[in-house]
Amino acid sequence: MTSATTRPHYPAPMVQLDSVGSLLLEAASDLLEDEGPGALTVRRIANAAGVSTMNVYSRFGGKDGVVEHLFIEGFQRLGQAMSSVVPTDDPIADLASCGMAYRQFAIDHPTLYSVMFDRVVPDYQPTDEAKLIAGSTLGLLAQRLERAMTAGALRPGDPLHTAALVWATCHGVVSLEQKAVGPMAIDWPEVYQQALRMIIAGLK
Amino acid sequence: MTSATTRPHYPAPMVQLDSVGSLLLEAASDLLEDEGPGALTVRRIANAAGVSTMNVYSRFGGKDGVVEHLFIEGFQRLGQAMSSVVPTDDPIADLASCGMAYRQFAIDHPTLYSVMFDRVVPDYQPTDEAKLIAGSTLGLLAQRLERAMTAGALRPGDPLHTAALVWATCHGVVSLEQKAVGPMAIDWPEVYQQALRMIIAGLK
DNA sequence: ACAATGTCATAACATGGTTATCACATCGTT
DNA sequence: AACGATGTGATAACCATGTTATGACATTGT
Repeated sequence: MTSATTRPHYPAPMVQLDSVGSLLLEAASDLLEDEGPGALTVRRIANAAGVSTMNVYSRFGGKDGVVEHLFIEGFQRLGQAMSSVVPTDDPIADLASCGMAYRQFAIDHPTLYSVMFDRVVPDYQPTDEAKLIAGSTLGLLAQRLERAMTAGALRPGDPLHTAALVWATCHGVVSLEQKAVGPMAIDWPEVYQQALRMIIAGLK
Repeated sequence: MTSATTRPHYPAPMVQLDSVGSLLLEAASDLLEDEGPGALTVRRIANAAGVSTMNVYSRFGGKDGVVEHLFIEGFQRLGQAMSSVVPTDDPIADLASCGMAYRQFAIDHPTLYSVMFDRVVPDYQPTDEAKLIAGSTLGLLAQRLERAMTAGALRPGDPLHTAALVWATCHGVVSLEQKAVGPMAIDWPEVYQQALRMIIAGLK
């Protein structure tokens, strides 16, 4: 700490990640996936990584730094999942596939999704930079929509605005499904597909 | 504790609520609204109510009992907000008004909405009964939709299924708006109205 | 080779949920 | 009326967790 007069917060972009840092993140990710957000304690993360507690602070500035990494990583993985849908000659079908990939991600990684979209870690608030990265995922969707618009498959409009609309629809169904409000037997997969169909139809 | 061999959990329906209980709930509600979920600590709630900490345990079985009350109360108030939309001769317009009431509730009570739909209190999981009450709110919406269907304003279909669709759409936009992912200027009110329009159009 | 510096593990500290202890009031019984 | 049982509730202790301080150790530059 030679030049820092102000307290050094956790490095949001994390320029480099040494082996201990990777171990910690992996341990945190495993804990989150296996036992839920409640298991995300500094001591357990450090123990699982086989290092001392202090490493969490020296490398990530505290628990929130680790959570922020998981948050960002989650959005990056979500973006990859949606990007992995290869474009065909049918932009509408591509959009639907994208929506299905979104849902699949949420189902495959429910606790990670919870970190991303629920405020499941107390007092953690994503940094502006983290929000920016999260927003870039929306940008990916917007690009896809813009292509569909220029191709004439969708009615022209603001791509970002439209992307927000599609995203919100997908998130809404997935979120309610995960919360499982009410013991009623609702066929959420069917609701999801129907919502997706309606939104896409409305955008044509 | 004369007849209870098992540990008495917090009484989920809370048959009667004495003055101390009301004071605690009101204090908790105020704390939640004023300072967010992080301020919801047993000591602070008790202090704000002017009673000792133990009252939280004797009356609600612990912090989760208080949270559960807020959770249930939130859904009841949400149900009231949507029920307060008086039916006109235009079921479609009524449905839209209902949707606007939903959003207004989320905007007016963001932290309460967060307790209801985000997992903002660690380790709190709504009881089955609480989920049932939450689900009954969905039932209210379903009734309204059923009326619109029988009136011929909407295409016939399973009301509950349709209600889930509408609810998910509204929740999705509101949720993303509250999370404020990305610093981009998205006109969320416009997104909300558009989503509502599309869903309703798709149900006609 | 030695001192300065940085790193890291241990331990202390603060706060929060929860439980135990104990004083007091209340009520039934004699 | 007096006494004991019961139950209520406030204080304090307990455990876990995030965070910070302390001190030992390794590393590095001279």
